[in-house]
Amino acid sequence: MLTLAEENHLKAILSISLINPKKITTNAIAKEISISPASVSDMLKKLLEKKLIKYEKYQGVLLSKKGLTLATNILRKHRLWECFLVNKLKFDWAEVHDIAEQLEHIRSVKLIDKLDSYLNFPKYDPHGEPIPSKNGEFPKNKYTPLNKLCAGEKGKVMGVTIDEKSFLDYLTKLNINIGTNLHVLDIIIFDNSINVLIDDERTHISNDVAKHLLINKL
Amino acid sequence: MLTLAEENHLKAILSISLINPKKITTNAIAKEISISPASVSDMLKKLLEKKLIKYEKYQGVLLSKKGLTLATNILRKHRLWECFLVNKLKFDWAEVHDIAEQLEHIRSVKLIDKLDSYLNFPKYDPHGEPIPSKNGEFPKNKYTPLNKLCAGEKGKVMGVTIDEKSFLDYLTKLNINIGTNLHVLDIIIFDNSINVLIDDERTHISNDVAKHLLINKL
DNA sequence: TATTTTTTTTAGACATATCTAAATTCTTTT
DNA sequence: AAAAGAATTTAGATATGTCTAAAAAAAATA
Repeated sequence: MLTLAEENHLKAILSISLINPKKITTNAIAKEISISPASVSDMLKKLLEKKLIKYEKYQGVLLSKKGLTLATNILRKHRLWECFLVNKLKFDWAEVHDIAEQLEHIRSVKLIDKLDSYLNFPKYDPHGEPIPSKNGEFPKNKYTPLNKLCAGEKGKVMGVTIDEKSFLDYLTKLNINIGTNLHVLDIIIFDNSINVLIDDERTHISNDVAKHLLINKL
Repeated sequence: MLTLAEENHLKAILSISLINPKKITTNAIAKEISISPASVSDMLKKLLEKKLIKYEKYQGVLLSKKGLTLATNILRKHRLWECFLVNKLKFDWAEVHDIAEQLEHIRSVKLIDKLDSYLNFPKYDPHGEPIPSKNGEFPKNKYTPLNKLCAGEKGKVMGVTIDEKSFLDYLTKLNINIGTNLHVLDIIIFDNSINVLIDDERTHISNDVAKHLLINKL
């Protein structure tokens, strides 16, 4: 069984490698969880002993298969709890992270299974991040959230990652449906909102909306 | 801010004093949280320094006002989470304790406020225990859960502590309503179920049902 | 390539929370 | 009231997880 500190280190390694899938440095982990590199170094020894990482002194670190499984499960729990906080308790998506950071360490397989089912097996968390399945698979990012497209790119709407009436109503109003073709004209850096062309009509879409639209890029 | 160990000690002291409101012994606390009396002794020093308890060496311990507030809040969180687990996630009431024991330590006032509201401000947990209010007051036990009555006692149904359709439907079937007069004939020790007289008719009520019926004893 | 800078690790310290064994204090019994 | 027994505390040890400062290794630069 993992201690809290071990879990936090594993999750940090996973988080970093999701952005940049190279060997992870001690410094990067230290920064991620706000502790000293020396402490990370200590912990890496411990995680190596437990065979949760692949690690050679001075050479950076990778998760082992076992470590990856465990870390992915923590991420899964984090994201499911975020869904609960936002979708059920009506938290603002910006305020849930710290609470989910605590909840992710609750130990009970049954709890997470039931929570998953209670939330209707969501595939994305309130920030649009994919939720790994029980066996550690990330939903295939076959489709790209609209907010990840660049200016000039075109694509077709293939789905949404939220199923609230108000959201879907709004999409209808914007003339967006499954199958709608989009052309990203430009992205406003200030608020990450987007100007798109829908059926030759120029429309402005907020980042909040864009991140929940799954696009099949052309 | 309290550490996990401090929270557990405070909660143990509160739990014991709810059953027997005398000075609490070191041994009793040790037994409650399954650690050695020596460790408890150490912790008591620490809690005294933080003014969370009233304590003199060898003389037992009481919660201070501050300690009582904090301990009550932990109990409140524990019982609210139990409601969530049973009422929303459909856990069996017997399996929620260990999970709630973890959840009770999650730190976020807003989370508990929202959870309380999401659960419709329950007054009793799934075991029929009262849930302290935000400001630490226990719901006045003006009424007694039916499962706490003894053989021979009589009373009137004043309310229920659960509002599920299936439960209420069942009560109707049993001819039980607000205002119904009951007479407890005997209690079956094996499963804590009860034989009662309702309108001169003999009825058998399970413990699960009885604990959710609030009785005004005659 | 030699030197400097940065990164990483080691060494040694400290706080928390636990333990066992021994000493102390309180309680009960005779 | 003294002795025996029980409860409590103290003393000293251990594990975890953190730190800072110093040493070692790797990377960058001159």
